[in-house]
Amino acid sequence: MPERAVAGGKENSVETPVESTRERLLNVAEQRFGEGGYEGTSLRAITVAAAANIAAVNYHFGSKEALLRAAVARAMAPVNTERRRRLDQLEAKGRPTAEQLIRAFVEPGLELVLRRGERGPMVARFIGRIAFDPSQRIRELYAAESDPVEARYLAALQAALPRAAPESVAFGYVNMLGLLALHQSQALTRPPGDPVDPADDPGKLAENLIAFLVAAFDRGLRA
Amino acid sequence: MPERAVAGGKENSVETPVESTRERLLNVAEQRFGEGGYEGTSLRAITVAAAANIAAVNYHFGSKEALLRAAVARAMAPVNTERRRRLDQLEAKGRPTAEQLIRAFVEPGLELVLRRGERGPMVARFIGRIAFDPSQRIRELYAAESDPVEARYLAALQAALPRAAPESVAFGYVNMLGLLALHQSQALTRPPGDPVDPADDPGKLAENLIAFLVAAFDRGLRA
DNA sequence: GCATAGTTCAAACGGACGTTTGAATGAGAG
DNA sequence: CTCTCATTCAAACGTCCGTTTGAACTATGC
Repeated sequence: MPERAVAGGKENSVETPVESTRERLLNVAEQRFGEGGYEGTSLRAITVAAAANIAAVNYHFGSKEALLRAAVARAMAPVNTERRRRLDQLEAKGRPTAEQLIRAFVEPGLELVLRRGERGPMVARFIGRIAFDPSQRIRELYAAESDPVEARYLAALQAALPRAAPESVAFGYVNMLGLLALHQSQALTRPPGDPVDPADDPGKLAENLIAFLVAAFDRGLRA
Repeated sequence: MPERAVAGGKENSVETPVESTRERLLNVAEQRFGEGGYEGTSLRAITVAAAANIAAVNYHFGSKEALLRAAVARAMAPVNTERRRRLDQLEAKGRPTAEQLIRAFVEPGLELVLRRGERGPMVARFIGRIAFDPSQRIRELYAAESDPVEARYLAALQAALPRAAPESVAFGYVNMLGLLALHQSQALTRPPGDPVDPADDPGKLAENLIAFLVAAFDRGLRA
């Protein structure tokens, strides 16, 4: 066995933290699915990059789709946790404003995932890509991971915007979801150098997107 | 040969207007690529549905990707034409407002394509899907079809919003592009019955989206 | 009539796909 | 040491993929 974490040992090697085959598969799946989509990425490409045997996928997860499901769940967990935490905090202090809610929803998706470490952008692109995969089957797989907390935000937004019709708030909400996913997937950043790159700085991107959405929610929804 | 238009004849059969193999392939490709994406749709599925031989694709187009390219060009042509026409008309009467520009850009994408006949929604979904395909190669294929007229709109928008920084206008512009594509692809309409369906009526959808975007452009862009 | 060019056809090409198998390998428990 | 069980491995499974081939068919011009 080439590289394997010691089960009982209290230390990992200092230089390269040893990852299990399962973890390596999830990491590479995150990257490759984010780059090429689900259909466009083969298990062989994943297992080669992860230095794992093809059969390891079916041993650890059961199938290609189950691998994707596990990767989505792992990637979404911290985002959902942070969104829940922020919403709890806001609601503990009374009825939140639309801007507070938008910020609490968008920032965990962009910041918490665009910032930290090397893998951040990969995770963001992965989530954004899966959320709007061509296959409805895959999209539902993502929706199942994020629906509960999303429902809470939708209800809070409707309470924060009593002058707008509920359908209008829902319309704004799916627009927020979609724009966030598109920026996460980096599909909006035009291929070459190009005239302008709106997302050169993740922090700026978050502020620009929030300002854009706040204006649209506050004044762009029908009664 | 089962069904084939008579070349010299002056009339087609009254009941079923006969389509050429080439046209049938383009029609079915539009539908299937729009449903399953490029990678998720096989040439065999297309040729079976089009009642054509597999080799017909390579005879008429050369390859799967060339078939997609031809379908994109055909689908985008009327949209681009209409956008150009509207922009010419607006600019002939002086400097257009942001709302006029947004309307002239969004409506041809939604209305002209969502309304007419049975095939409208299929074409819309096809365009929306290809515009944000997981593969950058496919996305560039779409961009090549719509870039020229898009560049004119971007310039006009920047002139209409002198208080906003050019990068901010470009940011709003890609957001408009992305939201339009997402609504066209119907990826934002949640799968089942669901709490609310924001896009029940195409006409309403256009007005809602335009109002949303106008508010965001007018008040949501940084200086 | 015949020749010609444009299309369609069944069949096969090599390769890549997701999945499965059964043996080999490893560490920990008795 | 021996047994056990989790994990890894090379190899093969059958299926589907995009593409190519070469013959058959069709309409038109001579």
